Amino acid sequence: MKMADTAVTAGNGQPVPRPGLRERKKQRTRDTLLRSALELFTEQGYEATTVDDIADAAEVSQRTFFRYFASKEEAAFFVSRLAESHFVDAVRRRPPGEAPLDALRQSLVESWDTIGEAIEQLVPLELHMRFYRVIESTPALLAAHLRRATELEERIARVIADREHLDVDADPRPRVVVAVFGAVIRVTERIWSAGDDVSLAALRQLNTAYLDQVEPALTGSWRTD
Amino acid sequence: MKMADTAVTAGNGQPVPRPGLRERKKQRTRDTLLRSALELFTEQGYEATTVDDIADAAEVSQRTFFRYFASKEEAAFFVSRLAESHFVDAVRRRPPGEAPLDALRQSLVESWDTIGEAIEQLVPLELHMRFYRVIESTPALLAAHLRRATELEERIARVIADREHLDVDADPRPRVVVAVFGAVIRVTERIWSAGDDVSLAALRQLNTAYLDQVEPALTGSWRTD
DNA sequence: TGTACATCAGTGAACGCGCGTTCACTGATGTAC
DNA sequence: TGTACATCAGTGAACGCGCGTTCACTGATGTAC
Repeated sequence: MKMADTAVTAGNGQPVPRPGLRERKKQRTRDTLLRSALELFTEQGYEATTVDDIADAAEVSQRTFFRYFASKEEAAFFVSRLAESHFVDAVRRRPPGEAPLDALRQSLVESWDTIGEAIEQLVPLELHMRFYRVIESTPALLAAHLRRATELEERIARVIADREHLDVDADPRPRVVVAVFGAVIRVTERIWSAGDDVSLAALRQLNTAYLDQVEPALTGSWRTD
Repeated sequence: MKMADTAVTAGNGQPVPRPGLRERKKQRTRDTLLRSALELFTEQGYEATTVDDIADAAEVSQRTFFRYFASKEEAAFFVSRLAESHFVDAVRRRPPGEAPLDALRQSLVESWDTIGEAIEQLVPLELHMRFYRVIESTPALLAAHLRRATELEERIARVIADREHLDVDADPRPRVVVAVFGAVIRVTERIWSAGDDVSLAALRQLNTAYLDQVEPALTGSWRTD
């Protein structure tokens, strides 16, 4: 009877929730808040944007902002959170035979393909990419981003340990591969955010190019050209 | 005439400053503030300690605290900053022939030897070690620590690039080795801080053990035992 | 189709808190003669 | 050795600011009959 539904909840591929007028209004309010936040952050900077600014832009009260996001930081990383769970899912789906480092690489390539669409459900992808650079250039956000990355690495290390039937606390290798992989990703994020090409393609290209350099960078002394 | 001097300024091996009654009083005030801060941070936690608490404990005004430290965070990382410059110096001193990854490893081993003493000039080493664990368990501090670590890595990548006569922006390898090295160090910091043995020796031991696992962790698929 | 009641998103205003800043001032240390 | 002045570490009190919280309330959506 009330099945007519356009804005299906994004989610990370879960059961697909219920509709309901009230529910959809909530979604809209949250999306508006999120977009307003990211727009203001990219336009005037994260620090220079107060929670009141965001609420004003979204035409709700500050009180309402805090109903949807526990903190200003949570709003800033809402989209990243979505992207992260896509990546974790991709790692889980890798065939067990694959070498761990390859599994991580493939998961990254794979998940980028689907993440874009998922993000678009929430905010324009282009806005997210621009905000991604704001993260890198804002000390408080960069710090939070790195801490979150560390937490993500711990989750992934456990996934890797599981697929290799290892105890993550007994064998150093799962945490080490994941840390190495993550470190290289972060180097490329930094370089990408400092460059001119804001596109997702540019980031992907840097990612793969730098991952290819892991082995040459670690082996012996470097040939001087 | 006024050369009789006990508390020679710590410094990172620079010219060795002047004495002076006023100057020494300043040193004492700063050291007292620093120790008070670290003691309170380890006892009641970083967030639960206000700048006023620290000033009270050091028996100066809050205003005075801010004359010595630009922020609460700066006080928290004052000792780390010292340790970092020791490490950078050690990297600079490595013989040019050495493979980059080995140079980093050796620098770490070497600098730990001298860092301890340098820290003792400022605060008890044991206090610093205990505080180091507080960093890992306090989200805001861990975040700041990781951001600082990233900045340090950039500095070191440049040192490595220099010794290999490479352009850090043209060749990915300097940043990649340093990022990999740093990532492994951070994994061990985390594990160390979660364990029972607070000693410097325990941290060093973890460091080397995990660095040994980089190659096995990255190569192919892992043998299932 | 209509009425009565329940739920709950959103309001608005006020507040607590701690960081970091500003101001005009005091008094000890240092210096010149 | 003493006097006059300069420097500058430290004071104390007040303030601005933004985050996040609390409170009693309103009105739209949802549901039961």
